[in-house]
Amino acid sequence: MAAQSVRSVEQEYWRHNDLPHIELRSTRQSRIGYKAHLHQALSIGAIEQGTTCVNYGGAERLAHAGELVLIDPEAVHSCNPVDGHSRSYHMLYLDNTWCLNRLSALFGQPLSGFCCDRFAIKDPLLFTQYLSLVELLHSGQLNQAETLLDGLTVTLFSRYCSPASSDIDQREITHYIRLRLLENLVTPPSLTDLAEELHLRPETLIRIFYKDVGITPKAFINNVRIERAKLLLRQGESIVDAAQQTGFSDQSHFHKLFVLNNAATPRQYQLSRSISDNN
DNA sequence: ATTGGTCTGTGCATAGCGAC
DNA sequence: GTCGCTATGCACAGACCAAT
Repeated sequence: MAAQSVRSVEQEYWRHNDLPHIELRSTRQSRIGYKAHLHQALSIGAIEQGTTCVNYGGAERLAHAGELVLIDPEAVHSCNPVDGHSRSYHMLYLDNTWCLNRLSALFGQPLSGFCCDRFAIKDPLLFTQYLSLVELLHSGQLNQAETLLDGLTVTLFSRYCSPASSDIDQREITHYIRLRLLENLVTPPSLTDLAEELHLRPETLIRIFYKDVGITPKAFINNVRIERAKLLLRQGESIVDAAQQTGFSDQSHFHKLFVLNNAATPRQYQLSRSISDNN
């Protein structure tokens, strides 16, 4: 089977200034895989055709056509084709703060975090609602889309989500490393610096971080940089500027990492802006 | 302008082992 | 089970260039 290039994949991102808490990605007939990555948003996927293999929560899971998939915010995961076969899917990314506000209202208490109890959901009614939502977004019927999204998330949140501390199970060391890395994306402290600050060996530091987060500190900082760069691209920054402002001194290297994390080029991601924004 | 290939030096990730 | 030490392979950063 011939390798498929990222640029040849039929896919688009949907965004709109009136619904800033939503980003939708629709991908058709793709055999492109992802490396382990995370999103700050809640990810809700819908497999339209084929099967996808998701590495999530330390296990490999299969998601089949007709199923919805829930991935917690900031949870490390990767989605890859099975035996090189293509799959078509939508991914709905919902802003974490927006989700927390909705969940807080639903549970009647202010929440600082939440987690999803289920990974794959086979519910034909919910799946149909999800596809209707995609249709409404693509056709620009935003009011109806928002109403449908409200209903859909109330069902999903009440059935499949639970309140949780945002720092659940995270040791102080991991928390400290995250803060230090996020303090300065452009010139983050080296592993050696962090290890010295914590009076640990660098390997110990990596082990602790990997155990808690699921990726290494280096992979984590690159993920955050890519997420930040996506924000800048959405705001209309050039690819070169987005790369520089997020700490990538080489635009070529930024491009490669972006493709590995998103299965789309920065250009593809940015161009989708014209489809949806401000029109 | 964008995308992506190659090359080199460096830092990181990982595995294996032993000590506690 | 956790941690420290060592060796080793790999990924990355950065530079440069070519193709589109």
